[in-house]
Amino acid sequence: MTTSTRTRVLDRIDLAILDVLQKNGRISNVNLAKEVNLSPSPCLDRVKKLESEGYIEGYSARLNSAKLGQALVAHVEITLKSSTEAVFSVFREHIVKIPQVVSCDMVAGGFDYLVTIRVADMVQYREVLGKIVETPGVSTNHTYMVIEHIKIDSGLTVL
Amino acid sequence: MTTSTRTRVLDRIDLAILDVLQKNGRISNVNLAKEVNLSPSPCLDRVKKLESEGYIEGYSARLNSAKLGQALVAHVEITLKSSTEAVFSVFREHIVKIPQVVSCDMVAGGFDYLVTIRVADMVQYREVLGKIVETPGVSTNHTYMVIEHIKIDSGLTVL
DNA sequence: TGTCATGCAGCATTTAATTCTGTTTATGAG
DNA sequence: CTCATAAACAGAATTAAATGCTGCATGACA
Repeated sequence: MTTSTRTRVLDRIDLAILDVLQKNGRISNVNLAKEVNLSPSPCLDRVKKLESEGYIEGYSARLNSAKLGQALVAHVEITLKSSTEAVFSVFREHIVKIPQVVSCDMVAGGFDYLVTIRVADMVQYREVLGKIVETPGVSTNHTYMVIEHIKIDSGLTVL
Repeated sequence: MTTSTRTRVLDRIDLAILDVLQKNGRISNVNLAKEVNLSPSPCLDRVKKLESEGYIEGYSARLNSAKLGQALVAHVEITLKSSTEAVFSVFREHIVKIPQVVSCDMVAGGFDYLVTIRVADMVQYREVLGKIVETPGVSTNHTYMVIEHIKIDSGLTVL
């Protein structure tokens, strides 16, 4: 059993807590308690439990990437030279060390990995792409530059 | 000038605050102040300012999607029947209403949109894909199922 | 029906957030 | 070079929240 296994049934109040905290991670416990119709102490107990059980992995400030000079996003499809675990392993180790890599998924289909990167400009894009393609085992790559973000919503539909 | 325009130069302390809050969005102001070597009051002033100026867009709890029964992620490439603004507009309006759509980017290259969806299982995948391909103007689609998440890190490299 | 476990509210204590005041520091004008 | 001004800071005081504790209510189960 891994940590990702659902270990108990969350009730309506737990789900409401998750929903509120997902939308407003910095709400005070007093106000969170009001939102879910509970007094502060059992509310805090539940939050602590959801944290310790791994339903809540942490809290983050959402930063405005454009204002911070990281406006360029690109999706890069990567194909490796062979589909052996050794090659995958090397690729994984290299890719996670590149800070501009936002996400990297192994996929089933016409290529092996879909890598999303966020950079300041084309100069930096070239640098990062260079790092990626120089990774041992990489065969081919194809970039799709993002022209417009229609939706970014990492929130889960919890209710 | 849009809200995404950088309107002032952030100093080292501001960037440090953003970096800390991105990693730990629920840290107390007292501890945040210690992290960035400031006393609580000017630290709080800076955080409020970063929020009101839009550098910080909000705070979120990071939820464990697997434990919450949303373990299946797929990337779907969408091509529209024509590249007119009218068709794009209809597509955008439909896609943002589907809660399982995590992100949707218009891209430059071989197709028009890259849509990422998160669902509980294959049954739900079919439902969501159905909604997407029934959107007026959609011509072709191709799905890449995610086999393994190597990295998910929406964090910006701020320092 | 009695006992136990669970979850809750309310209160008390500790800790943090917030506001206010005075001081330092950087900046620019005379 | 000196004074005026504004910005940013530290520290104290006040307000609010987090946290821990106690007892009550509810439901499960023997």
